[in-house]
Order: sequence, then C-alpha cells, then structure tokens
Amino acid sequence: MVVDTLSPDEVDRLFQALADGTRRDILTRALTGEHSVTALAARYEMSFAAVQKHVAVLERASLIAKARHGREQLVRANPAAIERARALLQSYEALWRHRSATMDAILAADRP
Amino acid sequence: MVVDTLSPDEVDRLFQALADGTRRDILTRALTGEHSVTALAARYEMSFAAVQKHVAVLERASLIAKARHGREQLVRANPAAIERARALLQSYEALWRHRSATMDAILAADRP
DNA sequence: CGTATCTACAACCATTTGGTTGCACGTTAC
DNA sequence: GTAACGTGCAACCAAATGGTTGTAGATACG
Repeated sequence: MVVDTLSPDEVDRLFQALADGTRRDILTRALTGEHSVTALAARYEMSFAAVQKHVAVLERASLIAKARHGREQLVRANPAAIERARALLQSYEALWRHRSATMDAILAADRP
Repeated sequence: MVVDTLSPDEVDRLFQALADGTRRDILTRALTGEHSVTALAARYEMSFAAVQKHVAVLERASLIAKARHGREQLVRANPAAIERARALLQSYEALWRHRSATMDAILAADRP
C-alpha cells in the first residue's frame, strides 16, 4: 500500500526493465516457476549471453533474484517489485482523480 | 477486458516512456492540469526542443494528447493509458498468485 | 583424472536515446 | 505589416542499449 521511498533511479530501472518484450517474457516464466539461466536462454532465438544480459537488467531492477544451486543459477521473480511499480501507477491515477497537488508519492520519488 | 489487446510494441512504448524522470514529471503535471509545451519546458533546465521530444515520447505512448488552441499546443494526460499499464502489472501479480495457489495445492496433496 | 556444462564477463558493433543548435512556419500582438 | 511567440523538425553528438563472439572459472559426471 505505501509506496515506499523508491529513488528516481530505481523507478527508471523498473520501467526500463519492463520496456522489452523478451524481458517481460522472462519475467513471466520466472513468476510461474524457477528456471536456470540456460533453461531460460533455450527458449529464445538469441544467444545465451544476450539472455544473460536481459536477466541482469531484470536483476538490477529487483524484478528477479538469482540463487545458486550447484553450478546452476536459479532465477525467481520478486513480486514485491512488480507491486511497487503497480502502486506507483495507481498513485498516478489517484493524482488524476483528485487533480489537486497534495497527493504525491511519485513526486516524493522524483524529487528527493 | 482488462488486459485488452495491447501489442508488445505498445507495451514497450508505454514502459519506455515511463522510464525517465523528466517524462514522469511532465506526466504528473499533465495529470493535474493542462499546460502548453513552452509552459512545461520553462520548468526544466534543458532546452525547449529536449522537452518537446519528451512530450513526443509520451504522446507516442498514448500517455498524453495534445490539443491545438490558437498557437499553443495544450498537453493533457490520458489516464486510460496509465490504467492499461497498471492492469498489465496486476496481471503479472495474478500469475504469481496462481502459481502460489498451485504450489499450495501440490503441498497439500503431498501431505498425508 | 579429464571432459562436458553452466555461468560470467570482456570486446566489439549497429541502433537508439537524450541532449544540443539552428531554421522554418503559422499565429498573435502591436 | 512587422515583430514576437509557440511549435515542429532537421542535423549533429555522446552515451546507452541490444545484440554478437570469444574466453575463462566453477561445478558435475564418467
């Protein structure tokens, strides 16, 4: 509920990570189960390194986390980050409904 | 109904547009009132052309719309686009909850 | 042991992004 | 009519992005 203090950079990384179809697809798979990086990479036409970079972007945005399991790195989603993004958008809508300036979780995030 | 037909490209543009602090700031201003492009540009350090480009990015993402009013172009927010993005994130969370429910069911089935 | 597998990362390349300046054009004001 | 204003757009530039190949370090397997 509380849109806790997300720095503008964190918000940037969140939405930036979501602005790519391959990354959204990886996120979907991570939401429904755990997969190793190679298992994920096998699903796409691009190279393993490319998928690895996408996973890194999602990780920097805190949308996923990796857990070592032997020689594999298991990717699992972090629904809390998605919830933060959703709450942020919801606060934009609230801003619209109120149309008066005192409701600013986002402003707090954008103006430190 | 909720996750209506948004093409991947449209989703890309949506999140891409949101992945910049200046654009989010412009969006909040547009949500709370109408402003001309020059009025918006006056708020930021960057050049008018730079702000104009940000406005164009928001417009391509359907997050705002412009309406000519004499020689000015008035910028107003389109909350429906924000709602689409929010619903999209919510569907991701639903995916997660479904997975959790499935795992609960499996665990319950495993219990003797 | 040696070998195959999984991951990480560097170097490189093409395209996009976010910024600049300058110019053109329609509209308003004097 | 001329001057000022608001906008759109092109050309340019540095940095970031999304992809590639290649190399190297751990870890599992036969």
